[in-house]
Amino acid sequence: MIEKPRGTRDFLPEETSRRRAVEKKMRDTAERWGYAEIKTPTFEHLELFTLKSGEGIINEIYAFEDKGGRMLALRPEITAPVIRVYIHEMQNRQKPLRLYYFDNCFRYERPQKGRFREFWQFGVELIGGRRDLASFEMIALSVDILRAIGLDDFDLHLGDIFLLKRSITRGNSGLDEEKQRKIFRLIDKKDYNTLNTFLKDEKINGEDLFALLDLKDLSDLGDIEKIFDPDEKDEIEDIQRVLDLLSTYDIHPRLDFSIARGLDYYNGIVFEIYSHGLGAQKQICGGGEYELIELFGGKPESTRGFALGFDRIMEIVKESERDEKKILVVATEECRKDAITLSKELRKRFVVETDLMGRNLKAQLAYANSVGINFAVIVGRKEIEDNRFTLKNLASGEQVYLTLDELIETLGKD
RNA sequence: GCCGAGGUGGGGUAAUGGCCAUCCUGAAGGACUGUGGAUCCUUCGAUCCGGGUUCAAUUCCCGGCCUUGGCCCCA
Repeated sequence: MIEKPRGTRDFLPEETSRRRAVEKKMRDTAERWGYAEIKTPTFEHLELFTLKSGEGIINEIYAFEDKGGRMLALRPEITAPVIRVYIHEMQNRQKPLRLYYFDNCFRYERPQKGRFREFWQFGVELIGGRRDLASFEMIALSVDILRAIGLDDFDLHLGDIFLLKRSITRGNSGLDEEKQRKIFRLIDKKDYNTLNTFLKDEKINGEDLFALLDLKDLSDLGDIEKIFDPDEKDEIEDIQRVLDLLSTYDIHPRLDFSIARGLDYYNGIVFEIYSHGLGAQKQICGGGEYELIELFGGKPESTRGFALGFDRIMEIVKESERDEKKILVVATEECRKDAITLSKELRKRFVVETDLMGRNLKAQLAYANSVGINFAVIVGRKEIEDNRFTLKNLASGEQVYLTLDELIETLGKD
């Protein structure tokens, strides 16, 4: 027996149906905000991803050489491909550009709860837009999507990488990139003890940084101004405006300047959403403002986006299987052809099955019952002679004797 | 990459160094050739893979694969 590869999953019809239902709600919500779907290739040049995230990530990428000697990679994420497309084909479009995607991604990692080697991301990229308005829209849309699929129990954290960076560069001129990166990593891990020791050893002034990390609530906003006064007035006002706009959607993020999001190209407002009950992998959404376009050689443009971890969301989202009315046309042996003719008619409007097993009437009904068919339409000699059909409601057991038109009308109700 | 737990029919399980590997469920058929869910009967179907120990391994040992909880990482 050949097994499926490590970290991949098969989705049986029931689960696939659940996933589709949730996917559809996400798409509908994004589209209602004016976002249009974009599709990019499943594999790309490896360089696209190393350029964005550094050589170090090759270990966690499904990378391979093709027969022409090209280094390729199964996409580990979709932001970089979207930005690539933007630079090649959409730079001259009118802004803002509202794009969304839903596709599978691949990472060569140790699978665990909520983490697979093939996984799905629903994401959005917003290119252009004034910083405060655009950041508001990103956060509001991500929350709107989660609410649309019935999720309410999550924590939204809002941070600002620009202020975070400034808090350590302001009082420490000439701080090299490597140290800065190490500081960021410790912040992201919330390992403040090690951070404190490191700063002392390196004689780095961490006063502003720790003051910033201490801030938790909206009411602390005034304190930010004290820390940076008056240098970063614009950025602080942006945060204030974003929070104010978010209140129209009844969204009240927690300030959390420990969001470092690891990477250099983030700058400005960032956010993460965490859910409960997912063990170590509790983050279901991450996003913010980033500067990738220049890195890829395009004209600078304000950009931001977010990605939702679809598989993690499916672990916590409540059942939402849609229930379409299903019909089995049940026939006696001599009337099978008539049953098929009737099915052809009914399929114009309904989900209709016919017996393929050569079962007798009783067994056909037993089958219908066990697979959750809602209605049986019985076709036998009597029906053909009368030019009528027997409609049986399998839930109630009620039976009625109807003409074709009446049958369609009855089935079409509710 | 590291630490821990685990792997028996399609799903859920029991047991065992040797005898037809247990039970539930499921599926197919029948009792019942124009009416489902109940009951009874028949049938189908499993010890993850490889090596070792042994007269004999599903059982004990080693390795691999996969799953799972966590660490690292997390674009």
